[in-house]
Amino acid sequence: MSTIRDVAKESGLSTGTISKALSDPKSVSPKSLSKVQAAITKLNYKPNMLSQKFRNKQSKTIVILVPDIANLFFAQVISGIEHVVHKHGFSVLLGDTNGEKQREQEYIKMVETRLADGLVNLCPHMDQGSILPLENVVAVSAGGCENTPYPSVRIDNVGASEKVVDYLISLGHRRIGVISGLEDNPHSIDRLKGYRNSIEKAGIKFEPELIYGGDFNFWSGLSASEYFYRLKDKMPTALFCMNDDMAISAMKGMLNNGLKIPEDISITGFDDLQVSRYVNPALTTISQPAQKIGEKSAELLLQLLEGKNPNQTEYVLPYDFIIRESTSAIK
Amino acid sequence: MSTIRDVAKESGLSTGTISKALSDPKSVSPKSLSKVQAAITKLNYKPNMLSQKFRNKQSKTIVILVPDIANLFFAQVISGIEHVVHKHGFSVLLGDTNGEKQREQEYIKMVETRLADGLVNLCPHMDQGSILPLENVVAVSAGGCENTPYPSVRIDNVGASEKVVDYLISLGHRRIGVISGLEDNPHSIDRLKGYRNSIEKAGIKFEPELIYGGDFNFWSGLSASEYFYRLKDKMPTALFCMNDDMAISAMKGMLNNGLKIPEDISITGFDDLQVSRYVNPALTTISQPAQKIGEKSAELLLQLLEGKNPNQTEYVLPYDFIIRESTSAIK
DNA sequence: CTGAAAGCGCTAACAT
DNA sequence: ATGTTAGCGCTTTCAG
Repeated sequence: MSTIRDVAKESGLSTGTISKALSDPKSVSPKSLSKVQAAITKLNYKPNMLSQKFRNKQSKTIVILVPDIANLFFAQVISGIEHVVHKHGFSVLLGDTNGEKQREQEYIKMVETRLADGLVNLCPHMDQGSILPLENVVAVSAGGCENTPYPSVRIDNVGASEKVVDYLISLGHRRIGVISGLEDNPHSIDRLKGYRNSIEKAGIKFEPELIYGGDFNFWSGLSASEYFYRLKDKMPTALFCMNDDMAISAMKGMLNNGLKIPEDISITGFDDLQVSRYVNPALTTISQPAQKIGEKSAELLLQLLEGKNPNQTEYVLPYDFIIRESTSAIK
Repeated sequence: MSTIRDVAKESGLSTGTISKALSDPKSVSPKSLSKVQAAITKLNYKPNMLSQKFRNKQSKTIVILVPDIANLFFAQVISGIEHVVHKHGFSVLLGDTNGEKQREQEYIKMVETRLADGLVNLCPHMDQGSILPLENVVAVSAGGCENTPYPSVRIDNVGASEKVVDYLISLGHRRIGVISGLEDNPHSIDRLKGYRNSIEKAGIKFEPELIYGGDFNFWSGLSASEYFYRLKDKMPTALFCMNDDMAISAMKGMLNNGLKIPEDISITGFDDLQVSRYVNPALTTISQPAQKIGEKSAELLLQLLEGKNPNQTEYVLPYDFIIRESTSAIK
């Protein structure tokens, strides 16, 4: 492997000149420049970026902390982040935490140890047990929840949930079940808050038996639908699901039990996965601008990294409420 | 930011000892060790990994080249890779190529410039226009196609496709449409080969009008279904779709046109996304062991990186053919 | 415009 | 067991 010194020797110039030729070509005479070119091609020289980054004290890398990369919503956010940081010459290190606190630690350590300059966190902030914010690590939260104690970009989960339930109520539903995410997950908390706001406004009593504790994964939608189906005459006429995965599988569960959607039960989701408009019936849901959330959070992080003080540190992006075929007025 | 030298000074030891204490604690006396500990905590010392990697000439990082991270299949493969390399102390750099050759180049350059030690490529190998294999960059292909000219792990796309179409034929179908991926995509080519093998065996004539050129995305399933629907009495009785996304949206398209699945038309997919068992009707499809493909390819790469010669360089993993509700015998 | 030389933070001989 | 020192490949003053 040839180094800059080899190129210097080969071209009869000094390492300093080679370095300049590479970083600022017009500060070097054309004649030297072509010599450098020739030497580089001859030796097939590739700069050692590890050395460069070390020397420059900048890794030009960020890490993305993500609970589970094989979740479409997160994957879309990541895609958004990747695209903007890449334009700025940054790379992204993937930090799949698998929900484990320890792995989260390890990835955060990457920025403490200079392997990355900053971090965007897709895991929603937990009140207790959250490590961030941390001195010396610049971080932003993407797609998180209310009251995240460091810069964040997200949608208004409470408001969105409220809107969905309002709509269900406007359709005449009074008995509205919920398929929740994990109980202590901030998204679950925010979205449940929206649900409660809405039914309260309508004078509907909150009934714990209408809340099924899921975990945001497909299978829990299925078991939730079993649970609700067994409620028989006390079965809700509508189901507010805290994400599309659970909504889609809940539909399947109800269908398997011979119910019709939306005739027998209305179902709503949250996220608007690409697939949600193609399922049958197409899902009524909240569309989170996942890609946009990623892009905005990346821009924010980049600003922070440049030492600029962004005028805002909490971006609440607009969402869409998309009414499709899985909801209808009560019979 | 404190350096190893500060720790040395603070503890009254030398940098060499600190270094050893960190990398091989038992080669240092307990007394010194505790001094080192004390100094580290006092100064809140964090080693500069950039320096370490530079010095050690190893980045302990791999890059994953992926056409589109917001595609569930790829996301699952990535998840598999991440988990195994992480266990070995490696990090992963995400290389979302967005299908652009130039970006692919840039990411490959990362290993040439020492930013990464190796690479796993999720973009299937193209005969022409493929840059890999490259001298000096150790790479493995994951989830690719036949005849990839460097180590690879994948399933037998041709055989799997053949199996699906065989099944359709066994159900009495003779007019079997195809929703293909991009024409020059290796997966399209392999899977079409399987289709042709199968119908040929059955003595069915190949009819170009039964092949619709999609692009692996949802919307093309929809437009494909329009195309086939307009064939009227020449409409196929079954549709072999080259991935689940297109199959799911093709189902939606047919449903929208008032057809029943599988009664009026059978539909099959490829990939077995998590969602595919929850759509209605549940999709008959090929299950690629995405996570496993990721894991195996990571292990392979790690071996290569250690200079070991793996006894195999082409792993063809088993797939499952999963018969669900979207297919039935012809009326 | 170009060259010489110092030094980034760490590790690995080598010496003690 | 510990200290000393050279040097990884690059950039950046500072002189010329």
